[in-house]
Amino acid sequence: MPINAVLIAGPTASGKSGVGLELACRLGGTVINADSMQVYRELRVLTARPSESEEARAPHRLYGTFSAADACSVGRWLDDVAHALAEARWEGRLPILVGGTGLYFKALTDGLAPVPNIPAELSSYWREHAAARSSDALHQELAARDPAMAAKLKPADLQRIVRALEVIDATGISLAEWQGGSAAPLLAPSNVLPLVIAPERESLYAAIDARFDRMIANGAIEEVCELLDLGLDPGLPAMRAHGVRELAAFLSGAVSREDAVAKAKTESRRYAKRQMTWLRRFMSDWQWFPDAAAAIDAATATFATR
RNA sequence: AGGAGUGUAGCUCAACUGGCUAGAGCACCGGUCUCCAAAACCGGGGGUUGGGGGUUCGAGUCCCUCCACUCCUG
Repeated sequence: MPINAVLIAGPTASGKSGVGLELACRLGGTVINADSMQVYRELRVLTARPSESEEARAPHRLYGTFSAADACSVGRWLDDVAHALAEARWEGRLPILVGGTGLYFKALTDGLAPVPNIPAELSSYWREHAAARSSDALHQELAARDPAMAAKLKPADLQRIVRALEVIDATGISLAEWQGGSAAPLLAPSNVLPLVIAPERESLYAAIDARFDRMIANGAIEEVCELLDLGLDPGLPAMRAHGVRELAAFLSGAVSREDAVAKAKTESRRYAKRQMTWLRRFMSDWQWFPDAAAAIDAATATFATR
């Protein structure tokens, strides 16, 4: 079975993008984004999206394809990825998926349970309904309508409780039942070269801190300024990218620049830690590398022997 | 140099007139994860209460001493 895609995962600031670009150049590939935040057009600096000059070196797909006013999701991304994969194959290019969003990779290789789309009105109804209630009250409400899901979810897990409520309301069938259904994955595990870049913790944290300073130097504050000018709902995914909230607080004068920067770095470090937990849990059978160079060498060697 | 004050977890702070095993938030560490996932949620470790001595049944708390830092006066 020939390898028909390369997957590159790893925590933030581990050097994934560089690996993806280098392999795309060497192997004639198309870099495809698998990061939930790099899909937003308005956030290039803060999400460490490849620069224009980097994008010029090899085809890049699914970067900056969503407006910050729009909410992407695993499902929407998966639809887009299907097209990007098909296009790359049609062009005879090797798809190289790069990203830090574990759930996106999981959906890609395991498939996503075929839950029907929830009508927007219903979805927003439940979100507003939830906003006025305690999560305990909502959990009880869920227990009455969908005991199976209520049993699976912690009473404090508002986000998932709302999701379960909208699904049972819209379809009459428990989300637990929907999730029991199987969906064919876009990529079969046996046909991909799955790489994880996982630097040792201390150097990763140092890289995160240094990179955020670079983001500030490269216009992150101005980027947030422009984003804020759009007057978007602060609950939108793009508004929750690391650094947006913190830099917005600085811009409004609520906190000092140093405090804002420190807080943003902390958020990124905490995120990297959660990513590592995910990688250990779901990607333990991938090929692990301590740094970008090792991953590039190994991947290049893999293709050279074929 | 003199006077005053402050020293409790990595940080910011709690702990009634001395009295349960010195707490909390944040950080840190681990985990969960099926359409907001850079999200949401769960759990955990960590303190010789600046050092030493004393009083007391019992000291973070009172006394003595040393150290560090801050402020005031010179």
